[in-house]
Amino acid sequence: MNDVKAGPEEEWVKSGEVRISDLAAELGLTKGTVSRALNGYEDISKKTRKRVMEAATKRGYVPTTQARRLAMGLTETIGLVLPPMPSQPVNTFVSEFINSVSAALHLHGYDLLVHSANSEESEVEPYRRLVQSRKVDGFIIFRTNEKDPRVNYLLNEGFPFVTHGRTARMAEHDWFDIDGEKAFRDATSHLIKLGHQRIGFVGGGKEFFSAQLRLKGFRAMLEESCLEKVPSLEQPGDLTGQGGEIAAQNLLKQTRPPTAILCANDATALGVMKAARELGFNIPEELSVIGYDGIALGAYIDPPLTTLTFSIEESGKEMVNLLMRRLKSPDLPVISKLASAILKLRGSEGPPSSIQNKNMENCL
Amino acid sequence: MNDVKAGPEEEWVKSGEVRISDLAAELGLTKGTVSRALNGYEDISKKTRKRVMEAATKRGYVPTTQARRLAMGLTETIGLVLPPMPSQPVNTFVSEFINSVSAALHLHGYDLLVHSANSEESEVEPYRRLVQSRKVDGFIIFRTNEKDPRVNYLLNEGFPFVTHGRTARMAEHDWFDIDGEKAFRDATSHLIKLGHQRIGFVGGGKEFFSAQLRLKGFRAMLEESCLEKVPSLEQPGDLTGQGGEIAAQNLLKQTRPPTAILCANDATALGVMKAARELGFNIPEELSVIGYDGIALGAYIDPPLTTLTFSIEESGKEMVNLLMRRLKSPDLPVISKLASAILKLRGSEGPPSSIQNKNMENCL
DNA sequence: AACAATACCGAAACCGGTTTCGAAATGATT
DNA sequence: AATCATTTCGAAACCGGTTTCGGTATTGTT
Repeated sequence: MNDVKAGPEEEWVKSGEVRISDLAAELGLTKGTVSRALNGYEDISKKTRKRVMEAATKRGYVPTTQARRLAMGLTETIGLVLPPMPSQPVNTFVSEFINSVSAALHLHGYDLLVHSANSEESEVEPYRRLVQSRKVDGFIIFRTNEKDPRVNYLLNEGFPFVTHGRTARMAEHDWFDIDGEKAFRDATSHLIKLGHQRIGFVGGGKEFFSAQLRLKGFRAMLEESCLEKVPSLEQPGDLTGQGGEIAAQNLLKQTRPPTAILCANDATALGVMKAARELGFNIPEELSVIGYDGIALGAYIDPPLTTLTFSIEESGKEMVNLLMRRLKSPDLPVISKLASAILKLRGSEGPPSSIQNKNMENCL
Repeated sequence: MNDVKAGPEEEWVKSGEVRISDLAAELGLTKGTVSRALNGYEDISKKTRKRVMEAATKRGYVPTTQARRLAMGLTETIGLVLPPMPSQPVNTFVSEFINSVSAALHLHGYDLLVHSANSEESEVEPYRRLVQSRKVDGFIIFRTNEKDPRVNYLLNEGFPFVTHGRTARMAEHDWFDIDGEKAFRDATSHLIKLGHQRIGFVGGGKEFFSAQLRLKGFRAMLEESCLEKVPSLEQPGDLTGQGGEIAAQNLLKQTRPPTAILCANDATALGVMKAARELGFNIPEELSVIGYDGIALGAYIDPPLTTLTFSIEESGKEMVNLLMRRLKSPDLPVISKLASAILKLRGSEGPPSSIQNKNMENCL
């Protein structure tokens, strides 16, 4: 199998070693003619087109991407900058997302350039570099903040991009998002129907717009159900397991601890469950816990984590669609797409041990 | 902040809009001279070099990557093809790995092109496309199989690459790997020292070389400790949670079930723990479980999963180093690097409930 | 059969850089 | 001051494609 090295005098032709000029010379044509023949121009006779095509496939000619792109003035590449990772990344969103985005881009003939953010420099620096060196035609941005410097920069430059998540300037750019507000209304409603009256919430940092929207949904459903809003039951978090642990301790050590806790994401929920176990709370009998993200691992813990889940693959596809549309017609009005999360019941929630029916009738 | 749009007559100069020819014209020089001035050629006077540099920074000139690369005949891009994802990915290896590889590449001025594998076509097809279209200078390959078509293809082409994991042809290519054999010797030894005599093993598919090496380490330590090898205690798996569940059922329903189970990865271990719970086994009192991968979530389950862990960041860095070396000097002999995993004790293992001391003295 | 229209292809410019080569300008040497 | 070596830069080719333009060769029209 290793005799591919061929003899010393006859050089082995590796794939991609034939240039368009070689083809042209071999066929007695010029580069231009060959190029037009291969690209379906109308001013080439059937006969020579056939000749060219055959020679091309026979010799295994594939145009050099760099050259073609330079000539055509485009990069056919989309940039995706990974946000600095928490020391202990806990969910698989990123890899699934990259996978789906990459696949969708490929259908359009685009490549995906993945860049990592250096935590020592400004958040926009990677974007600036990629824009200035003209390495990409557009960006896929995820994990947006309400005031997002990346968004500001790209809007200023007039450079195409789509975000996963909303921002304060969402009216100015295309975006895709999951309706976290509705998701948390649903989850809260579910808990209330189970009989819960004191429900805790562990959020994310203020900078995460999405986490704020989840909190909003939670509050809205509480109000709608005539449950009083208890400030001490709303704990800040940081979307990590550790943050969840701390928040849970704050919640569960209160004199009247909640009978259920909603968490802004699954990592937080895992931290909450850990802290609850350590404080002697049985889940779900004494404490219901619901997360958000739908991480696969949640199905394997005890009890399996009830969570709000959505299709990452759909997210990637939709975002690519939005971006491709933007690249084709830069002047179209901005559009957005809101997908919904569904509540996946797995067992970490249930009715409270003592169902309190106080003043539910006051409502309405 | 939005007045950047500027007046209608004076066109706003966005970043990256100035070409080398613009600079040259402005300075009364030729493209060639400007290029050499910027690239530190010796045949440029201090004076004009300074003039050029200043004009460049002032005008914000950044060379167009595509053009530079075409002229220099290189892509400065490394390809990474994501293997088709299992429906429910459970670990964060991929995203961490991509992050670390990307960061390391960036230090060398290289970009990372991430491509997703279309499960309908051949495994090597993406590689072939990337090679033929000359989009990348080399590849980072991970999750190798013993007989790996990707490796075969690239070796045939003489195209540079490094693998994460060994292959049947590891003598012919650079590779980086974790010493899974030693890792499982360690883990097995740890269990034996705790008093376990019947230890189960749940592996991965035969195609995963690494899983085979882990099995090898397990067997070696059993033999070294004079424990008999019980075929029924070695169960095949598929590196997923479901596979772990099935394997655990096969193990625990035996008349003499093992008192400990070693798993080829953490996903498998989670499945094993789930099945064990459902069959009424307490962990770690009645059953010890150890995984491999060190996923962060393992710390949040009950009991926290003891696992073999290694530095993904180091893996990425080392692989990039190997690949850069190869690109610089293609004819150097192949080298490899073996890193070690460490046993992270978190609580899912302990002494067996009934310590059997039968014939330990026969050994030696 | 003469002429216009059309089909087909070659020539050349271009994309935005890099690099080689040679010539002019400068400086050093005797 | 003439000669030679250096410094410094311009000119042009090149990387590998694409695209415009114009000129033949062919066909169609009357």
